[in-house]
Amino acid sequence: MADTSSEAHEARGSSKRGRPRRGPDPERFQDIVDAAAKLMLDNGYSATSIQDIADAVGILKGSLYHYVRSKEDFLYRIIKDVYDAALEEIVPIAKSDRPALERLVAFVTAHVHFSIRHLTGFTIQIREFDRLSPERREEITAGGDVYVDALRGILQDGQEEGVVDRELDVRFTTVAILGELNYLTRWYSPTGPMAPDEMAARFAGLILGSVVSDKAVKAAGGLEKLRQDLLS
Amino acid sequence: MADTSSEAHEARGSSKRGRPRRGPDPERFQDIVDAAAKLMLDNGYSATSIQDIADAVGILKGSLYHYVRSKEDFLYRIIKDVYDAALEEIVPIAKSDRPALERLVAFVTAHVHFSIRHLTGFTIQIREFDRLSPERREEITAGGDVYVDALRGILQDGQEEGVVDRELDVRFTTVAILGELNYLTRWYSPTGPMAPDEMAARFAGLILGSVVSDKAVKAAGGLEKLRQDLLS
Amino acid sequence: MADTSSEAHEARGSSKRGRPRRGPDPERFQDIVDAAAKLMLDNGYSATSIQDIADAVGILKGSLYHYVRSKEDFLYRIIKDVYDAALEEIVPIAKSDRPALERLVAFVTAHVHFSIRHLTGFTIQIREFDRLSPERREEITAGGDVYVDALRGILQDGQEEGVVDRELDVRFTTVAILGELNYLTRWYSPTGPMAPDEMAARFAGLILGSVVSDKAVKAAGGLEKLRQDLLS
Amino acid sequence: MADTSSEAHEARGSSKRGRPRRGPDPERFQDIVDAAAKLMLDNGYSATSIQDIADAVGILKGSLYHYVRSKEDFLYRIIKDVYDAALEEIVPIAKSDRPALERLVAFVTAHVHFSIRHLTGFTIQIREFDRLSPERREEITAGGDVYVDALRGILQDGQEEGVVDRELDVRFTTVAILGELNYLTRWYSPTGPMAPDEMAARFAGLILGSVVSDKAVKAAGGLEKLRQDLLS
DNA sequence: AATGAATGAGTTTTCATTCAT
DNA sequence: AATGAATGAAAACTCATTCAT
Repeated sequence: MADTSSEAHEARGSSKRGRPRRGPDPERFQDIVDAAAKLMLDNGYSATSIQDIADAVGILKGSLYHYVRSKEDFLYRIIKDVYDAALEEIVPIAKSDRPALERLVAFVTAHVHFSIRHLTGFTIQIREFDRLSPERREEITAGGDVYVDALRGILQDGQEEGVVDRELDVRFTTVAILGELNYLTRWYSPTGPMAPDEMAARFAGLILGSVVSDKAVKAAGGLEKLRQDLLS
Repeated sequence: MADTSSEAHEARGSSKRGRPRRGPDPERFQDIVDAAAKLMLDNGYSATSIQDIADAVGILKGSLYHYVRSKEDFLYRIIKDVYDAALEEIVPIAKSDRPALERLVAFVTAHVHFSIRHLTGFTIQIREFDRLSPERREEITAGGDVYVDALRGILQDGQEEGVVDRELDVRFTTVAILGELNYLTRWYSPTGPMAPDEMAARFAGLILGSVVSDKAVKAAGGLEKLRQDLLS
Repeated sequence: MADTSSEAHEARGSSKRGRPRRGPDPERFQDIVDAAAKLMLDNGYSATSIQDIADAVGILKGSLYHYVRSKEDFLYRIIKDVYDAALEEIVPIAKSDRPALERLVAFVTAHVHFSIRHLTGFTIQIREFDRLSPERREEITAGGDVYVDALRGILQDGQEEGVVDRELDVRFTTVAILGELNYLTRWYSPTGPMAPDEMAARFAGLILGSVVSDKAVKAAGGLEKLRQDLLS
Repeated sequence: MADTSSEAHEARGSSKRGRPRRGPDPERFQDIVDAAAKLMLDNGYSATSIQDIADAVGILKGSLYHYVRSKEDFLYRIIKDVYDAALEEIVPIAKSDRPALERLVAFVTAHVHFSIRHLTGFTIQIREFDRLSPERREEITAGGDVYVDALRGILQDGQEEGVVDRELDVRFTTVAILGELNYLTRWYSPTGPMAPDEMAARFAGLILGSVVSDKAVKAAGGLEKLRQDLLS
């Protein structure tokens, strides 16, 4: 439930009452947030000033406080949006009732595509989450760390199904895999040589190899076969 | 050759002949750098002020300029030291003449141990490298990205030996693996439940599974066997 | 064309169409610049702090950066204004088509009156020009040193007319005369005993004596006569 | 009268008692003062730091306080030396018993040569005198402004002799001439095209023309003749 | 919705000076 | 004579924020 419209000054007559819209124009606000996100992506949150953001959108810095109550609000909005979108897009995939390895591939694929599609916000989320106030951090991760939970669930199910190596430490493997995926934000460039589809498949291939059980490998007739089967 | 002692204020003016013109006490400087590193680890480079550092070592902020010409010098010193140490410790391992998979395991193991032993500096290097000036970034990475080169070399050799899957895109796999390893800086805690040795072995296990060829798996009698063989 | 109104913070970002994006109030800015000039006149540029200026106008030092991007901007503005005004007031006089000695007297008179009327700015220009950045120095003197060129032109014309001593080294004489005039900024006081008109006449008298040819002296019937003729 | 040796820490056993010399080496001190003077010439007193001076002589800034008690001491020493030297070299010339115009030429010539020979110190004296503390300013100019007094005396004598225009305001003319001469410090370069001798003669020629009486001109048979007579 | 002036607390950096060794 | 550590005050500049218009 990406709640993109409810931000921006909860005070002021909201549109609920049907009166002609009051308060900041949400589209304009989104433009400003996008500009802020771009700057924070390039220079980091601390090194991005309110002045920078105002310059980027062509208004005076004082005017930004029509849309926002503090600089942190920008960060919150950026992170919240991307987090909510991820909840919506990725978590359901991990919770389907298909076999674990299929869900693993689907999860990795969705994650990679999501990261690339929301590259700016996703990168900021990963890099600057700690700059949020404790309250907001808490609020966002209220439901637990959903990525971690989702992936861990898949791996556990896989162990029960016998397709994931039972020697694995699931907790550890989960963070290792998520690290591998998230680190994409450090090196990915949209102008790079590899298409998102291929990249997702290659990630899935590596990760499959990392976790599959001997039994699953044999059943498929080798690792290559297993990859072919699952990466269609 | 980590040249950790030659930092700290090139002597000003001419240093006539062999008189002992020592410059700032290197041990004191190292203490200050360590304090700075701790703060930057906790709060990030931008959010760490010269005042914070001065407070941490118990002197006035102006006095820090006895050791350093700018705040960036601290960051440079922290990163340069850890970078040089890594060059010394890790790169040679990648260049030995043992079989590729052994070198892969050795590289991963060394990398994990190094990351943990130099956790503060290594984390800062990864997180704040871009805050360095372009000139210093260039200077540090003058010899190319040595981690990347080292790991890529191992994978390429492995493909030639037939023990690494020939379908792998080596370039991609290299950054994926390094991401997996480097992301440790985001979640590792020395008080966590897993000992460094085990962690290194588990990383190596995951990575082996990601890259081995079917042929190598069969030769070893399955993935589990192969892991056992290589992880002593 | 003294473009005194276009200073003060080029508007940031885009100024969409014809909306009145005014930037800082030019009159307020001028007041601040005047206060800064007064301080720099008394204490010199280097010894005048942003704090001093802020105190003089009764705001906080940080607030000055609403009008200016650096302390040097104040100096630039002061010097640029007086330089432009001089261009407008003095140079045309040197370029009229009257006889050379008349133009010489007119130039000297105009210069003296100008110096006195713009005493603060003119003094700062002379004393602190070198504190400007190379780029700004260059920008201001882009059209050559107009005072020097103007006076040299008069002397050369005078030599051709035969009213200025042909033995004179025009280049040298030009700087000598300008030095004599500019040095006024070192000793002139508005509360002194001599009125600007008299001072201008006396300067002109001295300078005439310095440069006239024997021929011109004889034609006028002596130096005193010549001075009387030209200083009306 | 140039009391160049009595500076540098009046405390400490002076050489008066015949004991092996104690206290700072005066030659070394002079080298340091020279270095300081060069820097202040280039960058101005305020913009020259103790650090700059220390760098220039290759010692640490703290060590300068062996020679000096404050930064102002450097300025004082530079100005005092040049002032004393001027007293010794120039004043006697103005006080000889030769005819006024000869003394005028001699004064101007001596002044120009002096300015050039002591260019650094003389320039600093003119430009930075006001940076000295009131006490030191007073101390230096205790005997009145000797240049002014000397030149004014010459002009007054000339008026009495009838060789200097009686219409002149002597006070004004004195500062005007001194301005003309002193401004040399603003444009003179030792690598310029004109030799000091010629420059002195040309200055004297201009100044003669400025002040001579009609009577003296006629007696000499014209300005040119008069100049030739006096400039040998 | 936005401006433009200002605040107040902060930032990094500079600098003259002191002093134990 | 000189070092090297440190001081303490001030410098220029930044920046998030407020607010009357």
